[in-house]
Amino acid sequence: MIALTDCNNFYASCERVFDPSLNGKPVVVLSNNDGCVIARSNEAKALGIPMGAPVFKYRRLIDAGKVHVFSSNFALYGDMSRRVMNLLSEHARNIEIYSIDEAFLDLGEGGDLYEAARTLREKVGRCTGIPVSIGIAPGKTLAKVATHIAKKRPGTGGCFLLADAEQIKKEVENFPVRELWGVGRRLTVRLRKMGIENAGQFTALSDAFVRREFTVNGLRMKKELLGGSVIPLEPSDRSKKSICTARSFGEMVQSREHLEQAVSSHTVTCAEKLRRQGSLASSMMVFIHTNAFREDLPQYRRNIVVPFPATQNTLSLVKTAKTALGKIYRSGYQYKKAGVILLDISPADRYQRDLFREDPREEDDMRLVKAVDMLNAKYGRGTLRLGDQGLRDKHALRQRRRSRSYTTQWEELLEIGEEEG
DNA sequence: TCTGGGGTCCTAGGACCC
DNA sequence: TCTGGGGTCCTAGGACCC
Repeated sequence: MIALTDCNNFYASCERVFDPSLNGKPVVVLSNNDGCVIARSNEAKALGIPMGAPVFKYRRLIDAGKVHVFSSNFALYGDMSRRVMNLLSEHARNIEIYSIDEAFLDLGEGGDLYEAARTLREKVGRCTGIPVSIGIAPGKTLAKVATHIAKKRPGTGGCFLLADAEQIKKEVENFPVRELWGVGRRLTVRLRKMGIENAGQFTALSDAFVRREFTVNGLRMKKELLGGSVIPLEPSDRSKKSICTARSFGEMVQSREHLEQAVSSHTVTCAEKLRRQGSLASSMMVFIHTNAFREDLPQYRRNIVVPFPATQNTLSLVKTAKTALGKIYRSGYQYKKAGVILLDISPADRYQRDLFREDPREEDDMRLVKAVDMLNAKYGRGTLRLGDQGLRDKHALRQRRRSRSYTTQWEELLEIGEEEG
């Protein structure tokens, strides 16, 4: 049996852990640059603030509803996630960390699984302050369904066991197809045109039809909805096949120099991630674009992919990225976003060297890069930076309402005054 | 005025191999 | 008029996830 553990309103819940006066009040967390709403407490959802809503469009509602607003604080959320995942791993035979706030657990067969889930939920709540919902079922797709029920249906106590055949059939029949794991906007529309609104109707379609219309993914989904388990648990430590760093600018950017600094910084970040997972990349994509929402302004968007001998060397990667940017940059536009994606990633320990094209500087470069990594690890990210990145972060994010990094910075620890006990 | 960031997988079609 | 069979690799585009 597989359990899916999902943290409730995760980012909003993280903020509440360190300010319990927010309990019972509407809380939202914003995306980078304080642009969109990316997490909402139940109270904020009840006010009618949608997921992904641009803040300025809901300004009135937010002000009127006395909503507590936070800029995103990923240092905090990442660390809280790590704590939750550590606890979960202690109570499962195997765990797949599926996202920052979700994990699939292999619970094995025996015992009272519902009770086990209740105990685990209570423990995570007590040790981390994060409320979670747990759904248990024979496969991942039904575990997702079970978690959905655990979260929405009153009286479940935050846990739901979907095990016997009759019960599975009944729940699947009533489950809206658009809420299924693997069904997005497009599929919802296509299914509706076929008259399919709930998961039961979907499972009634023939295998051949499902395969033809919805590919192997659709077929896997059907089998899992019927109680099978065909989507295996993946190891959580799989290395990434692509590594991306991209940001919107707080204010639009025109100059090539400024874009170069942003692209250089993103490349440095990508290269750090690349080395951390012990990989090499042998191509990269650099992309820039203007603000598509500003229909009154001239639009430009372009990307370029460049191949190169496999490396994890920041210096050569930045050089490549700057050359690539030069090929796609056009003056006269107001740019909103720039990004870098490392591609064709392979393990560093299986690197096949090129007999005829060895870069003599590579070895020296790597010694330097590793020394920089060490110093940045010891004294904090960005302590040592490349000149290419610019002296100051001119493209700094807008983050007006960020909470403190309570768990990852000594200077930002939570202080508890005497009057509060 | 103001609209996020980071990923994975599948398919179709073209180029190429013998 | 009529032109084989079997395969791999790559890419772009589309769809999905959180």
